[in-house]
Amino acid sequence: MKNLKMDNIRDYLMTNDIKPSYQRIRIYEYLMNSYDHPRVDEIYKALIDEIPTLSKTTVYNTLNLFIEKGIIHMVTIEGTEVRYDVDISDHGHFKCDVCGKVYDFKADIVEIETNLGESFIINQKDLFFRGICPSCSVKN
Amino acid sequence: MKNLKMDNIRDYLMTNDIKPSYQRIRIYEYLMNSYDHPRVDEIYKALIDEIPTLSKTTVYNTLNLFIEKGIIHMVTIEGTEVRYDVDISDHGHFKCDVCGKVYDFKADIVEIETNLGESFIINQKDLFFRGICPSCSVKN
DNA sequence: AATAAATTTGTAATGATTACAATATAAAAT
DNA sequence: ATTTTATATTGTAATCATTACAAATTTATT
Ligand SMILES: [Mn+2]
Ligand SMILES: [Mn+2]
Ligand SMILES: [Zn+2]
Ligand SMILES: [Zn+2]
Repeated sequence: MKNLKMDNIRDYLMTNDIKPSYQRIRIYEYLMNSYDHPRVDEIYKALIDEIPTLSKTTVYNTLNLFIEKGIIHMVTIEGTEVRYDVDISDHGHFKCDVCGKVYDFKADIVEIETNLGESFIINQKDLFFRGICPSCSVKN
Repeated sequence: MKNLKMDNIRDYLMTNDIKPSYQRIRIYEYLMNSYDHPRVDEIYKALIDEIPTLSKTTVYNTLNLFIEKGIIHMVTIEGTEVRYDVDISDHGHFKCDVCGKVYDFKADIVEIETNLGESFIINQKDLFFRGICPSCSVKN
């Protein structure tokens, strides 16, 4: 998505106060190239072949570190399903109830008006839709 | 909230194709009187004193049944935290990062415009905000 | 009252996440 | 270059939430 190359990921992590270890670079790289908001297990399974020593704990540690430093977001649409998103720009998520795929969409989330007073300090806004995606509704 | 009494809960469950057992009535009643979007454990702990034989499995079964029949919603704000909401009208949720309390707020969720084409069938729209609530920001 | 159906319960199994100590790697100091 | 220190990774065990399942109980039907 951001079209960063290996060296640029290294710089990007460093500017965000993250030491660019090999594992961290590869995990960020994977997130960058995956449009489907992967779960921990998918990330682990995708990398274990090329990084045979990789531990699932490292994946968890790294993702939590990335979140803490603000370079990725956690995406929770339903139940206990936790996904990760390297795109931290303002956008919404749609999950198809049939195929389970998660789509990004544009929305003016900032513009949404509420009856929360000004005394509420809002740090994050998330918008989740669910339903049936085009390719699944065609099959039906 | 809806100010339903015991007998009315019984009717309400029946009109939604749910046999009104004692446990189901009490669980729905608890949800109705709790404004804080309780977790499974809170519901169980609140009722176990008055219903000593209550099983946590029954709480799970009942909540899943209620969701299936559409009389409650699951609220997932972050990570693995699953909460339940008896208010199925259109509204958003705000979670305070300090005290953890979940607030309801009004928002025109239906009106939110997106770039999802018309070929997406949208069944549910959820809006989650996070930040610091008034009473916690005062203390700071 | 007897039988069948539905609900509840308790326990075990599963799965995701975290805790923690040991090992390995990288950085700093001598 | 070697030693020391700090940081990161790994593997295993512990924890916690949820589900699966079969037995027991309750409710409905005959
Ligand atoms: Mn996204
Ligand atoms: Mn609510
Ligand atoms: Zn689909
Ligand atoms: Zn608060």
